[in-house]
Amino acid sequence: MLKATPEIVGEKDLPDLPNVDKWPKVIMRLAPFPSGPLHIGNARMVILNDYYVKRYSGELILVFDDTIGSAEKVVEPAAFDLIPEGLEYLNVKWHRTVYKSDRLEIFYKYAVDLINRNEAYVCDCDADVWRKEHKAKGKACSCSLLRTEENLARWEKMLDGTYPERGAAVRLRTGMTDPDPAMRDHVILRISETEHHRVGTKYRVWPLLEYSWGIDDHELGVTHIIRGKDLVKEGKIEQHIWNIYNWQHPELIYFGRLKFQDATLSKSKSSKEVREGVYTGWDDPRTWSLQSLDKRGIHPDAIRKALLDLGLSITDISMSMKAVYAENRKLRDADAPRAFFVETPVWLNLDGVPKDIQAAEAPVHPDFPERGTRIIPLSREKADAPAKVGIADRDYERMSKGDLFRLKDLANFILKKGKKPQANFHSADVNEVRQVGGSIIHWIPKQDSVPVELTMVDGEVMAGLGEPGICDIENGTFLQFERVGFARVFDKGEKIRVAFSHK
RNA sequence: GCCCCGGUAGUGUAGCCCGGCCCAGCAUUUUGGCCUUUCGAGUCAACGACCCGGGUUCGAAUCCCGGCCGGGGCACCA
Repeated sequence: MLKATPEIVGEKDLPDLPNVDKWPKVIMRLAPFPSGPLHIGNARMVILNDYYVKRYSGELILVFDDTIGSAEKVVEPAAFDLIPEGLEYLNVKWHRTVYKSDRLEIFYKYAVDLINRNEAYVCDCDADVWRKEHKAKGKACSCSLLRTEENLARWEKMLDGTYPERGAAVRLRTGMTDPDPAMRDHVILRISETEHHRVGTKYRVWPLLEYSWGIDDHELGVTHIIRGKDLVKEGKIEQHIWNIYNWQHPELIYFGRLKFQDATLSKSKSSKEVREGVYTGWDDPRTWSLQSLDKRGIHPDAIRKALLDLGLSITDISMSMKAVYAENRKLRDADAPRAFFVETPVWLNLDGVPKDIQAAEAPVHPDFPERGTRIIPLSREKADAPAKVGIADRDYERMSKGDLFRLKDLANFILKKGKKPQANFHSADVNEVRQVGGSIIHWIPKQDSVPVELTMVDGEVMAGLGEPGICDIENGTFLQFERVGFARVFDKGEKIRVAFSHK
């Protein structure tokens, strides 16, 4: 795994956190729903929270928001390992880990208290009826008139199984006359008999997100909450709860939705494709998971920088992965050794190559000659046979018969487009090609080149050949295939397998 | 139907709260030059924006009103 260097990401012009002085210490939390690994879209929430915690030397709590969910929102057990793995990759430091599913007793305790305070009631109305007849019209249902003892009795029936699923739910009295229908006596606890991956069937009453956080943000001592604006209604309900108990309000900060023009983020789709084996795993580039970005050699600081550059605005954002790639190039280009890779080679017989040109000597990195050179041998099948090299079919088709071109770091040739692709030696000096503006293209020798599989961002695997020297490259190396793009080696078996990163 | 929020160049962002230093800064993208034995890096340059209409004011991207456009919420999901 790549190591992040926090020093690189300097103080960005992000605003100060509000009311920091009103709290003894900044405490923030990360609350992913464990439905899969974190992806680039989730990374914004993570990085923003981590950034501020570090800026104020605060504390960060990782809270797995693993309540029972719904048919559509299902917990993926692997996420409990994949999420921390992603956080480590991003160099996020968290100080403790909490599972919502360990805290049901707390939510029950407050539920009883809220009922006793007449701030909540148990409603047994049909959900659809309630929505149409009560929520939409702003008219309270008869359950809301129940006496406390009655509500407590109903609450017990929720716990003991008398009520079936959807048979009853606890509603918070946020007010039926609120002009915003979304705010009218929202359900805060409901029954679910779905088996939970951690606590099994121990509980049948589960809290909803807004309620569990209304309690837990206080119980965990959270001071600042930075989250997506899809949760503003939930924030209002939390505030309602904080007011009931007269708790100091944590500061709520919302940011807008983030979309990528060039990446489709769908955890449920990824989940399905991974399960069915369509994707190679949770590090398949199409998942856009942090694991997949790591595999492609994206430096965590490139993600950090690009995401922090978005600021903290509540406006929706449509950005491009190009921003991440640009940062990555800055961070990693200097360390990326160069190599030749040709995808679907057109084999060229080289005619008239002088005896003294037996190999090309190319720099490992053009900006750092001190790093030495790569030798690319021009070996032949037989001593008197012509040398044979492969060039990209794109290059071959782009050039015309008679064109002067250069096989990079080797020599200049004139292209012959006969029955068999051929090129005749012209000269050795690069200036000959420069003067006429000829192409300088990459190539691989027929002999000794190494099979390479390059996995593209869309999952397509391109089979090709790499220059002989790459068999010595270490697994994990982030390199640049000249004129193709940056990529990272992730497997060295019979073939060298490489994940494409970006141009 | 009801409620909330937002709208600065292709993209993102700074400025907006506390009007003048903004004929709007920065990054990225794109284009062109230079450089370079890569379509990478470097370097120089260019293109490119305050949603619209009123109002307040000596002066508005910044304040007020209206409109338009966009996003979100109204789940016994998170």
